Amino acid sequence: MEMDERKLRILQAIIDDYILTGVPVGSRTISKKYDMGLSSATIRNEMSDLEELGFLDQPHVSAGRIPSAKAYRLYVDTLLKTGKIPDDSEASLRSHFSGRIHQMEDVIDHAAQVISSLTHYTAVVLSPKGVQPRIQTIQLVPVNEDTALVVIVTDQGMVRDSVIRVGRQMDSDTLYAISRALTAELRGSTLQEACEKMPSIFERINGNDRVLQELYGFLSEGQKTPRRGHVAVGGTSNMLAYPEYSDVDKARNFLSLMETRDKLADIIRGSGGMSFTVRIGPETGVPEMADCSIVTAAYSTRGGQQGTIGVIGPTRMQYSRVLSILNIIGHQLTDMFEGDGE
Amino acid sequence: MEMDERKLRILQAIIDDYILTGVPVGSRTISKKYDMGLSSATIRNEMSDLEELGFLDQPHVSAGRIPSAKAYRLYVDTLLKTGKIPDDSEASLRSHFSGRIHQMEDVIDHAAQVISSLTHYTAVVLSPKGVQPRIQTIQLVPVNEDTALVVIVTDQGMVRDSVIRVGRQMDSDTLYAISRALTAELRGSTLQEACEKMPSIFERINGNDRVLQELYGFLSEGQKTPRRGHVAVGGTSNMLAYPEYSDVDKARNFLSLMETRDKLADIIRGSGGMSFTVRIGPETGVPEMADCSIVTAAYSTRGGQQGTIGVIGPTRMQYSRVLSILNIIGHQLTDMFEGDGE
DNA sequence: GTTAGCACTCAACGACTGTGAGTGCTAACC
DNA sequence: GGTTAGCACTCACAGTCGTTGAGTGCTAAC
Repeated sequence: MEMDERKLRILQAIIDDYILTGVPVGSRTISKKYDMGLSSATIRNEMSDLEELGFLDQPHVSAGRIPSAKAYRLYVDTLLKTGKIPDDSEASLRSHFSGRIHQMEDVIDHAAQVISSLTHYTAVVLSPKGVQPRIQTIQLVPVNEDTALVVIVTDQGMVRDSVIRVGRQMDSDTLYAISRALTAELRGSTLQEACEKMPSIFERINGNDRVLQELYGFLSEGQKTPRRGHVAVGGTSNMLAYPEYSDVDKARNFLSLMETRDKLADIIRGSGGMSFTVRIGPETGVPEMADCSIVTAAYSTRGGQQGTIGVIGPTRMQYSRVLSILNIIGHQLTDMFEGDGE
Repeated sequence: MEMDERKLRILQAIIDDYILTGVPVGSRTISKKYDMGLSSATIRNEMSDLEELGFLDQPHVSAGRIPSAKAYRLYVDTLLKTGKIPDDSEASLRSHFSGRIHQMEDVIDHAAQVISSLTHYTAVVLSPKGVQPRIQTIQLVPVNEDTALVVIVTDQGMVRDSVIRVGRQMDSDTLYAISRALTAELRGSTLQEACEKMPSIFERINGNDRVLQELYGFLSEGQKTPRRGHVAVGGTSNMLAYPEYSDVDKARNFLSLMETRDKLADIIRGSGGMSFTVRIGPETGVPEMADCSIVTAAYSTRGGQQGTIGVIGPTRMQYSRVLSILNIIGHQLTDMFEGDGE
């Protein structure tokens, strides 16, 4: 049996209806609501074929059909292939990021909020990860008598900071002198390289050992645990609005997965560097998400590294809308981060 | 009718049992499980009295009794009055915070995780809020050609940072010179005062207007929106484990409340500066939390300001355990933040 | 190839019933 | 007078059973 134009149209109608309502759709519904000029009986025959082809499932014999993962896959693929990611409410979206230059983390948090509130699904935004950042400036800022703040600015505009002990009292000029020296020595190094260079620096600039040791500790720690970057999640409670999650146990599993940021980041990031990814149901590879879909898009920053924005929703997700929103937000983030300052 | 010793003991038993099981408790259960040397009939009479006194409710005539908010209140008050907050697993708790000096936000996030995983309820930790912080150091760190990072260290060890544009190119020495001048001028000022002083500084150190203007913008913004501090939440999904929240609608309301950090912070903070607060059911003042209880404890930092840690759970919360845990963690946080560097 | 008609299936819903946990009351007991 | 055994009563809960209606598959006619 072959897939023909008409079958495709019917399948499309079924998917649309199911996405909208979430209940199995019957032949009469299709013949009435989506005037195809065909009677329910004909639709029925076609639906029977589509089921045989693996595009439709039947929860039980006297219920309508629901689209299978394979059907969604087809649906999404045509959506992606034709590149016709609609520009829905683009205008209304443009304004979401404005105002002053923000810190990356704030922007990411905000983006998760915006996406989740626009889609009514759960949104996840990952900070960029990619090539090893290179040190540009190291600066020690006095905090109180015996502690200082280390601020490391990298070429990706990323900032790491931590408080260290400086042992005996040190005035800000001394700290600045050390900062200058360190910056001169370490500019252009990755964190790892910086760690390796430290011993030789120890020898040259002796005397301030305590500071350097603390700094060494900080560097090697930061290098060992390549902090997974920031993971912002928004709208987790949105998922509970869908009947798919009216089972409290399922909901709890889902939510506790959302709480373990590390795992979540892995799942979302799992999708290579492609600009768009859609994983449907089992394709997610996560048992807890057997009936979820994950849509991700990439954005990039000055340093050429990629971050990820993603939406998690039920398999019957409004793919076209979600793709459109991710597309726009992704571009906006890219504009922001590639543009200039931070 | 008066409350006597025996009634109290029975009430205690009922509360204990209900906290444990979550189902209405009957007279036979009490007479058997908690050997009081009384028959179920006697217990029944006493329970009837306790109901009349307002300590027990009966969901329906042929069900057991459940403790009223008034009962919990009594229970908690005696718990607090006798000061016998048990030191359960203190030893196992001591180790949760260790290692290097951390940034305050990390500690707070961590604390929320620890508390929620120990209690199996939802934990909320608020960063300290109190007297206006006073500026101690201002430092500008070069990021790239035309942007710089402003780092402001306050007397509370708190750090605010933001990226600003510096207009034309500036080398790090110039920036350091400006930093020094600014620090000299503004040390000891609150953010608000700093804003007010800016115009006069404008006049004195002319020429670098772009930097100062940006800085002014940053300061006045930071002062207008006294950023609510950090709010860490842990274990939101824990709540779904309790039958009280098997209703998905209720669960969704609860979760979306947990997501609006501002509101949440207000609710948790609502409880003045007392060292312990227990608000039961309606006492929370939040309709969505009619059948939740909120337990909070305070911790303090060097600057003398208070932060709050809190646990949100069902009214039948294991109060004594929760109080004990909050007590210990609160002390640990205080030790950490009062101790020394950040 | 399309459609009308019909028999059939089966989840969902509501009415009904039996069961058991739990109560309140009364009368006997110490 | 307080305590207890006994008993009638209540009522949520769970299971059973018929009804309903949406939806299907098949067949025969168009």
